[in-house]
Amino acid sequence: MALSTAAPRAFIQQQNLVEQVADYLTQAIIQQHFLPGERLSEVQLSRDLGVSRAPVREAARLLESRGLLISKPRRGFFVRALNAVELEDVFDLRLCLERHAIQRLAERYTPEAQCALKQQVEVLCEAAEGNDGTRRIEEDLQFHRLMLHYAGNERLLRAFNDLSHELRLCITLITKTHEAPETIATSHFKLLDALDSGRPEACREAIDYHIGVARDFVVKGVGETGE
Amino acid sequence: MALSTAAPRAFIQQQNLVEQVADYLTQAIIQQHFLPGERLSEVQLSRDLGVSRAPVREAARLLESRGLLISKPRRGFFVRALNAVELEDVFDLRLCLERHAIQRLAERYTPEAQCALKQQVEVLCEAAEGNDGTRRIEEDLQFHRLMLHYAGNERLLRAFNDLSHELRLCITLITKTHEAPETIATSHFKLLDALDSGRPEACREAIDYHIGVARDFVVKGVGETGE
DNA sequence: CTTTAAAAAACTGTCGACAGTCGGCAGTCG
DNA sequence: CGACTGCCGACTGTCGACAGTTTTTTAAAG
Repeated sequence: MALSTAAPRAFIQQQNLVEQVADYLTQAIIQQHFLPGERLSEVQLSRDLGVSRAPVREAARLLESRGLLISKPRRGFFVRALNAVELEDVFDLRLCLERHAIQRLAERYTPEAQCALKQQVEVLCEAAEGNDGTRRIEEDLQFHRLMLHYAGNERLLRAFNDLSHELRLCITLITKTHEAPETIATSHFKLLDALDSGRPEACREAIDYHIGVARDFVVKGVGETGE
Repeated sequence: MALSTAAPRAFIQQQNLVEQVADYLTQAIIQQHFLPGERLSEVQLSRDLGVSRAPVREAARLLESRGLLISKPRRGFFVRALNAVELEDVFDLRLCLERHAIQRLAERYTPEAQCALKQQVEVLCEAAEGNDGTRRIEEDLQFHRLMLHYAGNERLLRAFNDLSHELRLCITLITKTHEAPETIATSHFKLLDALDSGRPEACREAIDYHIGVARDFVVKGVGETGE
């Protein structure tokens, strides 16, 4: 239920303007149409999107709460620019959440969860072969959302979803480089193996390794492309 | 830095209406002036507060992102009502965050942090003697915020702050009962002792115990007062 | 007296407009 | 030639209003 962040609309174009604007802004930001630190003009956005400023303002507040924008009073909204230490903090929090989640999941690992996760890794691997970087990221995030979901704490999942917007922000910094498909595959299969083993230490090791790899990848990428 | 919620303005009473309304709503909710599940009318609120609906709407979106309100499209905003499992989830996430934080803190436990925490426990104990329930809660939260702060991950602190609004919501459910001052004192001193010992396992045990007590207290309180 | 349906009231979503404020630019003074 | 001051444009914060929808009230039928 709470899993479908990638909304199943498309058909019914009857969604709040606020959410539509929020989606547009989110996409525009993670696709670098707006650069980090750039200022967003309310009037120009409302002109471009053909809506009034009220929905734009409310959407901006939404993105602010998600950490994609920051507001300076009387100045407007700016695209969030993550520095090195904030980036470390994001991955440290991710580690915190996922360590907890995988422990909880190990305690209640059902065949259903096992099946769903395995299936999602397949999907992810398939996506990793392709060229669509956005889809690869989304399928990756979806795997982790599934993990959090089956851990049985919806609030934990929400915390991860909040964080995931910032994770996307991190990843946009390094769109140039590509993680090798086999790296992604093995990294996720290790998680499944650890869960299958049923040993909490193994799960912890696997998730530590997994997130460590992702963090190093981003940190390295940022170092190369130069902030 | 991120600790000073009470910003250095004070002179110029120039604060966004949005924030003023948000503060008002927050207070009104945790003081049970609006009951859980109750619907908030935008027009009535704007009438009562003497402002237009725009700031009210933006403030409501803010509180929604903090988990104090939920919005139903075309229906409006409702005060969040936590059920038993959501309540469990909140405390489980709190455990997740604080376990991680106290580990990080143990790795970098400076005399400055030690001093600040000790001082805050003193303040908390003093507050626990008094009758002001709200202040006791705020001083308690402030202690934990300090812990998270000195853990050195501002993003982790933000996650806790997000959660803290829901914690207040939990606690409002049980305003009737009071935790004994000595219980609060010993519970926090155990945390300090564990940190002083420098042993990670001791820290983990202490935080598990601490949050377990708080959770049981709330769960028990909710069970008694019904809902 | 209960149930259904239609009309009215109230409310949300959205819009355009006005006022106060901020940043930049030109003109002026030292 | 450089620093200060006042003006100008652009923008944010806030407001009142309109349209469509939901809820409530009212009325009629069974």
